[in-house]
Amino acid sequence: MEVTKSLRPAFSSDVLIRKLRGIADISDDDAAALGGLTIQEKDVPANRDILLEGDRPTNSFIVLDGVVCSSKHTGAGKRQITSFFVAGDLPDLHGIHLSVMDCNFSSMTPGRLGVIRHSVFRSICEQRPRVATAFWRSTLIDAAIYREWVTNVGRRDAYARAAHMLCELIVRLRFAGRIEDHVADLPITQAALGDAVGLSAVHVNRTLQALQGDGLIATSGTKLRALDWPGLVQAGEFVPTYLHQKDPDVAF
Amino acid sequence: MEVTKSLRPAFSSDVLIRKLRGIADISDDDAAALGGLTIQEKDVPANRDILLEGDRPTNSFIVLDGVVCSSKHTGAGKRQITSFFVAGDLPDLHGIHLSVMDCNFSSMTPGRLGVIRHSVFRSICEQRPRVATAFWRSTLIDAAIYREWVTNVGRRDAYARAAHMLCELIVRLRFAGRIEDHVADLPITQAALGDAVGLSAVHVNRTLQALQGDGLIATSGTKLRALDWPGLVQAGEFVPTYLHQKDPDVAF
DNA sequence: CGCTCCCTTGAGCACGGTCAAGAAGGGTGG
DNA sequence: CCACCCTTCTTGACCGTGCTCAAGGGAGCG
Repeated sequence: MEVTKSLRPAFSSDVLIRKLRGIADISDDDAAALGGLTIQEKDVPANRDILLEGDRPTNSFIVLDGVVCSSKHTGAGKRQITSFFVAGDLPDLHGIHLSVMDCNFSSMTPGRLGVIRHSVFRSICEQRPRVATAFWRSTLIDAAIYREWVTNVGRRDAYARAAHMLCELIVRLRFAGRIEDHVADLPITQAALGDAVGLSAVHVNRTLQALQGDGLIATSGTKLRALDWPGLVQAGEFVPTYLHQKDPDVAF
Repeated sequence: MEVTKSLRPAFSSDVLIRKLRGIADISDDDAAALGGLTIQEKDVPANRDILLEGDRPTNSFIVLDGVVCSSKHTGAGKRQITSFFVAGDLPDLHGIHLSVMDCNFSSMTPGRLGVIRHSVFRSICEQRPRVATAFWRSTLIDAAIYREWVTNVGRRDAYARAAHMLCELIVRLRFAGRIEDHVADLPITQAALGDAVGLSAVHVNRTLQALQGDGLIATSGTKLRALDWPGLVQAGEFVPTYLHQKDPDVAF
């Protein structure tokens, strides 16, 4: 069953255009210009560092396939994942205007990236204000997601926290057109999930079992299925407004 | 001793210009244009809602005085503060491109706001690309702060978490030119501080006492003094890179 | 076949939450 | 000016969520 293959666009610029059309009004003219961008494709294995704190990159990248995360490390050697990025997302778009990276980017799963030079971004932003706005908006949505994560980590217990995270991942993968229904192929370790929700790997394991025990999710290998989507949404208090998608109904 | 008074700029546009000059290159010409903006001043008492989740504002505001926060509420009725904003900050600048508010804004202390219409922002952004970039950069810095907060709340213990938060507040107030040395006048309740760092009010109290006991801070009334700034920075693992100020030395 | 990484489970513990009650401060009205 | 009230701070006691440490099992890979 090569379902995912048929879902994948032929050109990397299509991934970008789909993303922007999900969050802003992009004319066919603008889309054509985006289609002409130079995007250098690059495969990455899982768990590979892409960019490190302190770097001063001259490129940004778009996720074409797989899952990428941004993370920070504390003095005690602990890791906090601050966001996930799926197909279409531009994890370090902020690098255009923030010269020094304040976090790390790494691949969580095997994936494909599209590398775009900052200068390319800057010139299309100058020429096409609508596109510039869409990019700005994209970074604002990232910020909205960070806000939600602060709330998730700060004020929800393990059960709700994990449920919320799964909801977000599933919905974002749906927006990206990478999954049908509520079944996601997420080859992410429980330790990584713990680093994202601020829990230990052991407790993530127990929490996922609790979610399974309540019939909300089912896992088999790396596949995650939301058996009871409304139940999962409720458990995680998940309200997708913060994702600011133009057509939020896609999420359900 | 009216120290704070003499630190305060005469015009609200000066607060904006100072802010932007702290994070971007703003020519005198651009500054002059910013000085001509229509900013309607508005006093707010402490603990007043400014904007609520779901609102669709047509204005943004700049903090001229006092401290403002953004917050979210969970289903369990708990509050998480997702960021603080001090003089010069533009808390809901994202409202320009994100029509629906995904969080609340409220004043933490008595303060003064400057209201600016979205249309005014949009037109200055069109006419002055440098200014547009500075505004974009401002929202990117907000996002960087959110990332740091996720890390703070997710992976640091109460002691380090509180220390980090105090460091950030002090440094940002210094950048804003609102305090000298490391003494801040912060009429913020311990409950509010707890909502920001994801702790209960009781535990914030005990943690602050621990910080005092270790000689890192001293409090008298609403005044907070960092007795041992290097010690506080170390306790909070505070690295101000994520604030992306042009002249980070001001922080020390 | 053996190594490594990840998942799983158990046991004990500690950090921080909750509940409750008293003290202190600040504002308001008589 | 004082009395009162309300909010905030403070402290104690208990408890529970989630962490740590440790060990075994399973799956993938060289």
